[in-house]
Amino acid sequence: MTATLQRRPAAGNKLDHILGCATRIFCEKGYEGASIRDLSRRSGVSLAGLYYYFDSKEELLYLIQKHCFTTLLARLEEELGSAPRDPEARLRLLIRNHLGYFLQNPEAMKVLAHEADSLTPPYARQVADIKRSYYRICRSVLDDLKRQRKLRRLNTRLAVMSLYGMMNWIYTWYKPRLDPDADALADHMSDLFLGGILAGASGSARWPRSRNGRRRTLAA
Amino acid sequence: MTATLQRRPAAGNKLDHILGCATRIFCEKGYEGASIRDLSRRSGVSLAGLYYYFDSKEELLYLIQKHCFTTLLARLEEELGSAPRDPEARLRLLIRNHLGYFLQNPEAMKVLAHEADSLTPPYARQVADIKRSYYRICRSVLDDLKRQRKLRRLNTRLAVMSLYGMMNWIYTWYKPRLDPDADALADHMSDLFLGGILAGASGSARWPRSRNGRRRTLAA
DNA sequence: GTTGGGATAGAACGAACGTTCGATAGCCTG
DNA sequence: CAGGCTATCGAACGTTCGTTCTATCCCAAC
Repeated sequence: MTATLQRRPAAGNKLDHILGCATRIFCEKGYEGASIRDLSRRSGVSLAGLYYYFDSKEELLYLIQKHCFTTLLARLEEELGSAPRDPEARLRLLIRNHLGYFLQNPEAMKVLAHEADSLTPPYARQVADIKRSYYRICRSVLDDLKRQRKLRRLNTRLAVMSLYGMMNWIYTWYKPRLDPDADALADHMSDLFLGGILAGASGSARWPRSRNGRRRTLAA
Repeated sequence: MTATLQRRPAAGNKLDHILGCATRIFCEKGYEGASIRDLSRRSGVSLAGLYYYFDSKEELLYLIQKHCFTTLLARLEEELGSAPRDPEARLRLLIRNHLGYFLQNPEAMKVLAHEADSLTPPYARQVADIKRSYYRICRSVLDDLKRQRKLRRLNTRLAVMSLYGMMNWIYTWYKPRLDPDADALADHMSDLFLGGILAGASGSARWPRSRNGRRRTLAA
C-alpha cells in the first residue's frame, strides 16, 4: 500500500540483477504484458522472494526509470560542465550523450520511451521531475542558440520536441548490424537538426509562411 | 483458433461503434492494460455480445490498425496521384498528409504508434505489409530528391526514419490548445527536415561548425 | 548453543482476465 | 404457424495475475 521510494540498506547486488532482468522483460513484453512470474523464472528468484526486494510491480518500473533518467541526466550535466560555451557545440554534445546512452542500453531505452506514462501519481511525479530537468537543459541550449544566431522565428518547443522525436524513435527501427554507430548517428541527427534550424527559421523573407497554400519555394 | 481476417456480411454500423470505443480504450490504457470488460462497459454491449463482432481481442487491435493504415495510405496515394512531380513538393505533401490524419485522429494515432508490435504473426504480417507500402513511398520520394539535388552523402534510410520519428513522436507531447495546428506543424517539420537534408548532406565537410562554412545548396 | 533477524520459498488468496456456453428474443421466409 | 437465422445476453469456465502468509534456512552475535 505505502510506497517505499527508498531502498533497504544492504541489498545492492541482487536487486541490480533483478532490475536487469525486469528491464529485459518489460522491453520484450511491455509493462502490462510482463508478469512477476516471468521475472521469477528469468531471474531465478522465487515469486515470493522477489517481494523482499520491491513492494510492487509498479515500484519495479519506477526504479528502472528513475535509475536510467538519473544516470542520463548526470552524464549530461557532467559533460556540459566542462564543455565550450558555444551553443551549437553544446547541442551536438547533448545529442551525442543521448544517443550514446540509449544505444548502449537499448532495452532500457525502449522501456523509458514506451512506458513513459505507465506509472501512477506517487511514482510518476518523481520520474516526471527528472525528465523535466533533462528537457529544460535541451531547451535552454536551444534558446541560447536562438539568441546567438538571431533565429527570431524559431519555435523552441517544437524544435526540442522534434529533436527528441528523432532521437527517441530509434528504438523502433535501429539495427546495430545495419545502421551506423552512436557517434555517426549523432552526427547525422545533429547535422539534420542544426541544418534545418539554421536554414529555415532565421526570419528572412526567403521562405514565406503560408497557412494553406502550397509553397513553391525552391526553383527546380 | 483460426483467424478470421474477414468481416461478416452486414454488421457495419455497430462494429464501427465498437471499434471507436476500443480505440479510445486502447489509447488510454494500452492494449494489454485494456480489458474486454472495459470495452463492454463503454460501448454498452454485453461481454458475450461483443464476440459476435470479433473473434478475439487481438483481432480487435488488428482491425483498428488495418483500417487506419489503409485509410492513411489511400489518402496519400490519392493526393500524390494528382500532385506535381517535384520531389520537394511531394515530400511536403506527404508530411502534411501524415500529420493531418494523425492530428485529426489522435487516439488512433497513439494506438498505431504505441502498439506497433503488439500483434502476433497472423495479424502482424498483414499490418506490416501496409506499413511497408507506406514507408516505401516516402523512401522513393526521398530517393528522387536525392537524385535531383545530387545529395550524394544522404543516407535515405536514416533520413526517412528521422522524419517518421519527428512525426510519430508528437503523440507524446502535442497539446491542441498550445501547439500549432496540423498545417503549421507540417510546415515546421517540412522546413526543418528539408533544411537539414539540403544543408548538410551534399558537401564533403563533415562538421560544418560555422556559419560561413555552411554550404548553401539551394541555388543549384 | 541459543537467539534473532536477513533472506528465501511453497502454497495459497481473491480478483480479474479472455473466452465460451446455452438460452432467448426478434424477424424473415416458406 | 413452423423453422431457421441474426443479434444479444447472463452466467460460467479455466487460467493467470499481483500479492501475501507462513515457514524455513543461514549465519553472525551474544
